[in-house]
Amino acid sequence: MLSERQQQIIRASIGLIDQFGIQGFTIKNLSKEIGISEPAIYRHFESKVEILSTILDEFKQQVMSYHADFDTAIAGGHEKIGSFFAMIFQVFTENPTLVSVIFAEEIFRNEPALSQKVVEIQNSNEAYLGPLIQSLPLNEAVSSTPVEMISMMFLGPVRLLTRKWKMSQYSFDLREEGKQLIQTIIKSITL
Amino acid sequence: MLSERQQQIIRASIGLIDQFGIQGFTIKNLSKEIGISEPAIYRHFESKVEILSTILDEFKQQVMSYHADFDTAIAGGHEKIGSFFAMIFQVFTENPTLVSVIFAEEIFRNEPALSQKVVEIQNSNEAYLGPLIQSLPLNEAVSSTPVEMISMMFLGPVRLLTRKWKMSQYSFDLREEGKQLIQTIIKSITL
Amino acid sequence: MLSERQQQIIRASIGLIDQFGIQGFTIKNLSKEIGISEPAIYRHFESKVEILSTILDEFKQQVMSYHADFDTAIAGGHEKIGSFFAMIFQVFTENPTLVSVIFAEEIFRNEPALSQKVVEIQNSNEAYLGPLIQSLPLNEAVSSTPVEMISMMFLGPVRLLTRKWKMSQYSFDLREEGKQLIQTIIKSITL
Amino acid sequence: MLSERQQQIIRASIGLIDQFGIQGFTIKNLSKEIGISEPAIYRHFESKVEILSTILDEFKQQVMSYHADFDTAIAGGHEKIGSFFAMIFQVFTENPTLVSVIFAEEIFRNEPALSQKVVEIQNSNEAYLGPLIQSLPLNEAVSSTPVEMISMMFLGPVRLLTRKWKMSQYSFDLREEGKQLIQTIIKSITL
DNA sequence: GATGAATGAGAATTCATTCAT
DNA sequence: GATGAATGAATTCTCATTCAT
Repeated sequence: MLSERQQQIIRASIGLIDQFGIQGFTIKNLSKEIGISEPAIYRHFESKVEILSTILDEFKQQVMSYHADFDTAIAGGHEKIGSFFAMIFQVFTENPTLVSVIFAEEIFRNEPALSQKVVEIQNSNEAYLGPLIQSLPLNEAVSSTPVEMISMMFLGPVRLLTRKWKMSQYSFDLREEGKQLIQTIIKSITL
Repeated sequence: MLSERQQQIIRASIGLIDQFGIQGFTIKNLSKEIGISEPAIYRHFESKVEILSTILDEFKQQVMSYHADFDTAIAGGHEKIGSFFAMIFQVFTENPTLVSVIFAEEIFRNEPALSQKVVEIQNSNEAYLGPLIQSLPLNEAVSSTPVEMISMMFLGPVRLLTRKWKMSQYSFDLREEGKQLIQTIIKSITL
Repeated sequence: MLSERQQQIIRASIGLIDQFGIQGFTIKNLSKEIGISEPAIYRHFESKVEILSTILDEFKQQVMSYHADFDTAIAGGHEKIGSFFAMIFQVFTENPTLVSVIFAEEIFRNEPALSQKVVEIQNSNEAYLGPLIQSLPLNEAVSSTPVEMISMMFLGPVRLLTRKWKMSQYSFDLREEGKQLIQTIIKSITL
Repeated sequence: MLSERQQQIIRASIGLIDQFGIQGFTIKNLSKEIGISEPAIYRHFESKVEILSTILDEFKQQVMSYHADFDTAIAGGHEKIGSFFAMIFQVFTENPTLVSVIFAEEIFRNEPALSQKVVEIQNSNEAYLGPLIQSLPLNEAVSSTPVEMISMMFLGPVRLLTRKWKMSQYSFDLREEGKQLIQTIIKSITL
């Protein structure tokens, strides 16, 4: 779907945002990074917003394909939730630059078309996580807690851990620490 | 310490960031908001960075004064941790615009002087939370879990809940839901 | 109403359009002409469109004030129509650069707000000319001709003559030739 | 002379200018309109200026062929002038988009090669019209008026009427109204 | 004939900041 | 304290055109 050059632009854009934030994601920097002129970018994407939009689309598709894989692949609720987050930590480990983009809602604030997509991705994730949580044998601590709140009890710490990993410049194994985190959370809310 | 005008500038800046993000926080918008000319801003702050710096300083001081209050005021570990977060939710409820600023690390990325301060505040919070957690009668689910990870299990969901509250346009009582969240977390990790 | 600088910008803009057409009317050329930087223009006008809009407004006001003057000043229909066009030729002679702008509807095509104003000015002129024509003792050649068509019989040649004058680089006296033109037209349609 | 593709390009160019003005006449828009790539345009015309030049050439040739036709075809001065303008209104009715281009000298201002051609066409028209006028039995109102001025008394209103027709979105029959206009003018200047 | 990729030049506009008053 | 005027640097994007294929 995306041409070689488009992929390169997407990669460079993510890298730029990762390193310098939105403010550093300018067409000038992007073209310099890739080694072409500024107008050349516009041969491949209509606008800066379209680049960001494509980044989100790609991520969304990736997330959804993961969800589909899990639905068919794994059975037991307990292990499923573990695998789900293992997958997430794996994705981040493989694409560390993506983290800055995915967690930086700030980037997408001004363009409704973009913030819309961010919301969609989050909803999709939560919609997937809900049933997984409900299939767990919850203990009395959380038995009367709404599912969305339990979702937050997973997603919140995941986010923080990932951010810490990033800010420490990947000084630890996110998959390892992430696994422990998830196990701890599961243990603390199940019988 | 801060003059009347300086406080007004700080308030307006926070409001601007809250509404339009960093990209909307320009000297022009700021001066328009306050009703003075652009150069007038520079009578009160040396630069835009100094405004942001002052916002963080103010917040830091507020947080620290709260910490100090708690140290002397309340005794029991269990209740202390509840009160601590009650205080946090109270602060957010009273200053809803502050949320956008505090949680948007993006804003402070480019200026080392600023990102440094963000880290300090976070460290301060964690340093405070650590002992509080350790004073809890932790159950076996988390007994061998590092304190920092348990910190994340508190701070992560808190963040998510606050963000949800903001994005829902304050459609629910953050203090109420926050209290339930914290109670649930405490219950799930204590005996 | 307009500041010294604003008037200077208006004058320079008209001059630029006169000399090089719309395509030559760029902020860069304008700022160069005036001797200030490009952003400086924006201290005095919000946008390029606003400059054009102001030009039209100024012209409209001028036209309307002339109309008002005539309504009260002069009596007889025959002389009135002569004086009306004498005034028009006088205005052009005094502001030769204005001609290019006023007759170049092309300039205002893309901005509805501007083309709207052009139409208004034209309507205003025609509305004024109508009664003047009807007060003439028309001969049988035009007695059953709609007023708007007779208006065209005045305005059309006026336009062409003015354009010829401009393109000949003002090589003749527009007021003199214009007077003859109008007299000829009047003679040919009155008893 | 012109290939199929070239004619298509000419037609599309005229259409573009008609709809969006010169500013809308870009190679990008043109190629989009035709459905080929931008560089493909350059297979058929050396440059944008050459396209405009060709448009003018085509029109000039058409005008001249009409002149030639008339010279041989029709005899009487009175009817000849009527037929001449009938032909003009017919051409416009058949090619309404052409009007915008022909009357928009603005388009050709910057390129001397083009503005030269516009002048030539106009001269040609006037050269043709002159003898026609002189063959009329002029009345005393215009008997001492230079021919060029009488030309203007024809061409000026014609232009205005055509423009009105265009702006009214062709809401009336230009040939019909045009005929009346010309008859009125002839009547008012002949015995 | 046609295209995908690219580009130098330039467009309008914004930004943080300065300076004289 | 405040302002009007100004600016260098930068921003996104457009334009006509070229070139290798």
